[in-house]
Amino acid sequence: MANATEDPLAFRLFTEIGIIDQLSRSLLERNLPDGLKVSQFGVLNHLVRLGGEWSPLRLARAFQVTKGAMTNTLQRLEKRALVNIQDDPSDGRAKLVTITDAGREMRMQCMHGVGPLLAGLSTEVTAKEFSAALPVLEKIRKYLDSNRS
Amino acid sequence: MANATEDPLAFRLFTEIGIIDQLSRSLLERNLPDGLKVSQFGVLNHLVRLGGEWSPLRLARAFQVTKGAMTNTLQRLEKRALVNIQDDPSDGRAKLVTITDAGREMRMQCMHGVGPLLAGLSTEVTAKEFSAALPVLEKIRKYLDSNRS
DNA sequence: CTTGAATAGTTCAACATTAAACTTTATATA
DNA sequence: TATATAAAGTTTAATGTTGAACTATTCAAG
Repeated sequence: MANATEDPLAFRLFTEIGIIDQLSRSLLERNLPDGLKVSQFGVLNHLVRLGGEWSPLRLARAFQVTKGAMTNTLQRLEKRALVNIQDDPSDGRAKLVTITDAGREMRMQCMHGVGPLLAGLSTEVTAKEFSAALPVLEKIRKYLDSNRS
Repeated sequence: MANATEDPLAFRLFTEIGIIDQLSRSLLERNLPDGLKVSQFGVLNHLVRLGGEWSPLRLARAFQVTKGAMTNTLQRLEKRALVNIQDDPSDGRAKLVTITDAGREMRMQCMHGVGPLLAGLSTEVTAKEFSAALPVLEKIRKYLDSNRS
């Protein structure tokens, strides 16, 4: 939206968030290697950062996405051998997802592609400013998450 | 993502933004009357707030979506008689979009549906906090917008 | 045990968005 | 004026997401 100083603060904030999400996703995606999608990179990054075995459902919840969407993402990652999917030995309904060495390597390449973008941004927006915004966003996210009805 | 305090600030911020965008859109959409989509409500709200005649291209740019997406949204709004689309008399290539009385009425209903959500949020997050986050988000949005490459 | 409800995951149709090709009209340059 | 280039809008195919239906498995209550 253009100029909207007469809108409620919350409304303006959601508008900004919507635009930032759209711009950052498309910018990121264009700098990702080999046609990798943001959703796929997200999963790789998640598995590298937090490590261990994750069920598709846990991943879906972590990314606030439906089970079907996560099935799709994981199938594409598995086709590229970037993740490993096996049956959960302790629960016949569940599966366990782990990242492969190729997945780790791909995630590294992604980070290299993203680096310059973050660097450019950090010359414009200071760490102090990020720190001012983050707690508010976390609060909003938690409120929305608990009111998902 | 779950807990990621070891990530760069910018990264965490984009993660929060992505989740907030997803949660707020689906929450909003479920409280919109008659199956209206967020994109459609956005256009109605925009036309009410800023008034006047808008070309599809200007609207597309205001919402950071492609021309094709805006064509789709406007066609659906026009089918419901919520907007009026006419040829621009001063430019044979262009069109002019205005909101109808039915559109204004529909937007009012949307606002009534959204009101309780915003009210609930404002008991959790103060105006002061919103005001702390907004300028940072605007700065980030402007940076991304100017680096759309 | 047996049975009924809940859970994990997949599949499918509907839909919004994107990118690219295309049509039509403006505009600038020669 | 003629021609080439740019711009506004539409259309199309491809894609990712959702929500609902569905299968298979687990868990709990009797």
